[in-house]
Amino acid sequence: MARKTGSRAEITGPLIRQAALSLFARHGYGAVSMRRIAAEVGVQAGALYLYTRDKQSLLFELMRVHMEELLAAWAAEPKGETAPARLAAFARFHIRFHLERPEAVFLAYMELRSLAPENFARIEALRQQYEGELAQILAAGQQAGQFRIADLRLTTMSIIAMLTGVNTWYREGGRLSRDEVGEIYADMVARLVAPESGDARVYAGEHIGDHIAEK
Amino acid sequence: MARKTGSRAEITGPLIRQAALSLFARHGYGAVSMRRIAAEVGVQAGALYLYTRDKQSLLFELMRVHMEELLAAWAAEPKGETAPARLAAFARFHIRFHLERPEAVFLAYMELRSLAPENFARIEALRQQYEGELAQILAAGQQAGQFRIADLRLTTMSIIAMLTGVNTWYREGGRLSRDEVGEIYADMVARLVAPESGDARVYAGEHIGDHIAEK
DNA sequence: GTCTATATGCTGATAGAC
DNA sequence: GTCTATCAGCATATAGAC
Repeated sequence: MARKTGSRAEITGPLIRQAALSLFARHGYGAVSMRRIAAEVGVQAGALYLYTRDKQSLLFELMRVHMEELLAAWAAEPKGETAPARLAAFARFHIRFHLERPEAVFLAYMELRSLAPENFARIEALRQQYEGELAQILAAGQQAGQFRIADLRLTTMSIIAMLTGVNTWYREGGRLSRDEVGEIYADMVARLVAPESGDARVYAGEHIGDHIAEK
Repeated sequence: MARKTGSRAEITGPLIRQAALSLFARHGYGAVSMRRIAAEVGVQAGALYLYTRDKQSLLFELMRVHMEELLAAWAAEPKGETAPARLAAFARFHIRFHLERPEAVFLAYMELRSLAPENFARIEALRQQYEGELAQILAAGQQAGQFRIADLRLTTMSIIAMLTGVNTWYREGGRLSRDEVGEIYADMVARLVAPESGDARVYAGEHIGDHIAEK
C-alpha cells in the first residue's frame, strides 16, 4: 500500500470516503485519526485535505449521501397499489437496503452525536422524511380501514426500529437468506397493524382471569 | 468544581463512573479523555487510576453493571401467570427500565465495538441471557397455543428492537407519559404474536388482487 | 496531487511528593 | 487520596517543496 507520489484524483476521493466509513463505523468517529484514514488509503495525512475540508465534513458527507441514497432508492422502488402491499414493500425494501450497507447504517444511527448542530439538523430532516414515507402508508391504510393502528407515530417508530434491528443480528451465511428474513418481517409488520384481530389485550388475561391456563 | 486535595473516596468512585458514563454516551468512548473525566469530577487525571485500572476497565464495568442490573431487575419483577401476561409485563418492564437510564442503554448498545474481545464476550453473554428471558416467554406461549409465532428468534429480536427503540425518540414532557407508551407497546407486542388472526399476508393483496380499494 | 515538515496541543499512564 | 510533573507519542490542520 506504500506509494511515493503521483496523481490519482479520480480514485483517491472514493477511497478516502470508503476508508473513513469503515473506520468510523468500526472504531467510532472520535477514535479514528486522519492519519489512520490516510494510511488505509495509502496517502499522507495532508493529502486528505484536498478532498475534504475537515474531519467533520467527511462524517457529514458520508451520512448525507447515505440518507439521500435511501430516499432515492425508496422513491425508485415498485410499491404496489394498496396500503398493505405498500407496507410489505416497505418492509422488504428497508431490510434489503440496510443489509446491503451495514457500515453506513451503523454510522448513520450511532454518530449523530458527533455531528455539528447544523449538520445534525440536516441529517435529522432527511431521516424524518424517510419516516414520513412509512407514516403515510400507515395513515392511508388506516383511513381505508385496512389497518388498525392505536397510535400512528408509535407504530411508525416501532416498525422502523424492528426492521433496522435486523442489522444488529443478521449474519451472512446463517440460517436464513436476506429474502427469507424480509418475508418473515413483512409478515410480522402486517400482523402488527392487522385489523381483523379483536382487542389483543384481552389475551393478557388481566381482566378476565386465567381462562387460558399456562400449562 | 476546583478542589485542592483531600480524601473523599466514598463519593469519588461513583462520581467517576457517573461522569464517564455520561461523557462516553454523549461523545463516544474514543473521543473522551481521562483528563476530561477527571475535570468533570473535579480531580486530577492521575487520581482516576485509584479507582480504575485503565480506561477500558471503566467502560467494561459500566456496561457489566448495567446488564447485571437489568437481569436482576427483571428477576425481581412481578410477571403474572400466563404467557400473554408475562409478555405484557416484559414489554412494560423493558420500556420502564430503559427509559430510566438512557445513557447506560446507549452506551451498552453503541460501544460494544470499543470493548476488548474478552470483555465483549462477557457482555454479549449477559445480553443473550436477557434475550433468552423473552424467548422463553414466547416459546411457552407458542406451546400453549396462546401465540402464533412464525420464527422464534426473529420474533424475539423484533420485540427487543422495537422496545429498545423507544429510547431513540421518547422525550420527557411529550405527548405521552412513560406508562402510556408502555401500555401501547404492550398492546403492539401482543398483536405481533396474537393467534386469532388469519394469514395476515393475504391482506397484502398480492394473491387475491385489489379486493380492498385504496381510495 | 502528493509529499515532508511543522505548529500547537492533547493523549494514557506512571512516579513520587505531601 | 490527591496532587504535580513527566514520558513518549499522536492529534488536526497548514505551508511549501516537488
